[in-house]
Amino acid sequence: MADNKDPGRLLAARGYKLTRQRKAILNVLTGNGQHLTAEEVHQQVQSQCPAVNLVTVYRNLNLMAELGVIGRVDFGDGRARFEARAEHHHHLLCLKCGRVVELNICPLDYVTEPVTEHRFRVIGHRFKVFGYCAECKYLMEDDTGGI
Amino acid sequence: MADNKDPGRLLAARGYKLTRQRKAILNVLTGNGQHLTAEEVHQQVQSQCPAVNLVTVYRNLNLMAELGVIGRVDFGDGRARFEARAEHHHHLLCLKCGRVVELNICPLDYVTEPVTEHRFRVIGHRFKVFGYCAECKYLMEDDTGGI
DNA sequence: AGCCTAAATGCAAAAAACTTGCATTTATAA
DNA sequence: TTATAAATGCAAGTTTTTTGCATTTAGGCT
Repeated sequence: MADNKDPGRLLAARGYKLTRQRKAILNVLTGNGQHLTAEEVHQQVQSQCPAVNLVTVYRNLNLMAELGVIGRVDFGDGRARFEARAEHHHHLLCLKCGRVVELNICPLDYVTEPVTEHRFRVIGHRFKVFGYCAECKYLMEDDTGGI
Repeated sequence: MADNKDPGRLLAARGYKLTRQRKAILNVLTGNGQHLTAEEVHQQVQSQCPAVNLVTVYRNLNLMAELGVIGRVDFGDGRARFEARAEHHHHLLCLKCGRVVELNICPLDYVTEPVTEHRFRVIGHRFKVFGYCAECKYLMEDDTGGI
């Protein structure tokens, strides 16, 4: 469970203290949820580590995201979400049930030419697709869908 | 200058009033800037229409974006940006000088298979690339760049 | 095992971006 | 010109995230 790539180890290896709070936050992210807001992490952390402050949750999520120990995602709803998986990947979101699917393909690979044409040095990119998952689209079959 | 696709006409055609404030906001977006925050629109509007309230700017930007008369963009910095161009497109951003280039290709076209494999009904998507533009990357030649 | 110190936490308060309620003003159409 | 629904302005409220500062604590050292 605590292999060499365990986020906790990664933190410790960089000289950060492995506090009760940090362990609990990492447990929540790796164990349970997939893409949680700071608020959600805070709530879920409470059950295993009673009185952790929301500010501490924010500070640690930010720290770990900067260190690349966890991933930060923006679903465009005005709050940041965090996930255990830190490697580069993209998301497919269901607008109805909130389901999130991780995409393993990367669109940048297919559009490098049009991008390099502008002589940019590419540092990063974001891609997300939203729609209705198999189940939700079934339940909404008569709906035309818009956009 | 005021053709049939003029945003003002589009508003009027839908029964919205063409107020002094709305005209000024549209002028700012179509004329001057490319991708402005509400705050920036507000500032620029002041020069041609003295005391427009920031709230009015927000309300109108939201309205027009919903009507599809202007476009709303999210560059991931925690504030919405607005642009005159409403048709679907993507962006290339310079992390140093803030330059924005409009991309005319759409990556979704190249990754439909991996996406439909998950049996989603796709409604929309977002793609943005960030890096350093030709000028900025030249100025930073000795910098390795990170990420 | 106990101590030391920098690092981490908690609390309260602030910042930033955006929204809402309500009274007043105004664009449009009769 | 007037009536009226829509739009605006103002003040106050939300929501999410950050900051300052006093207190606590993890982890190294003895």
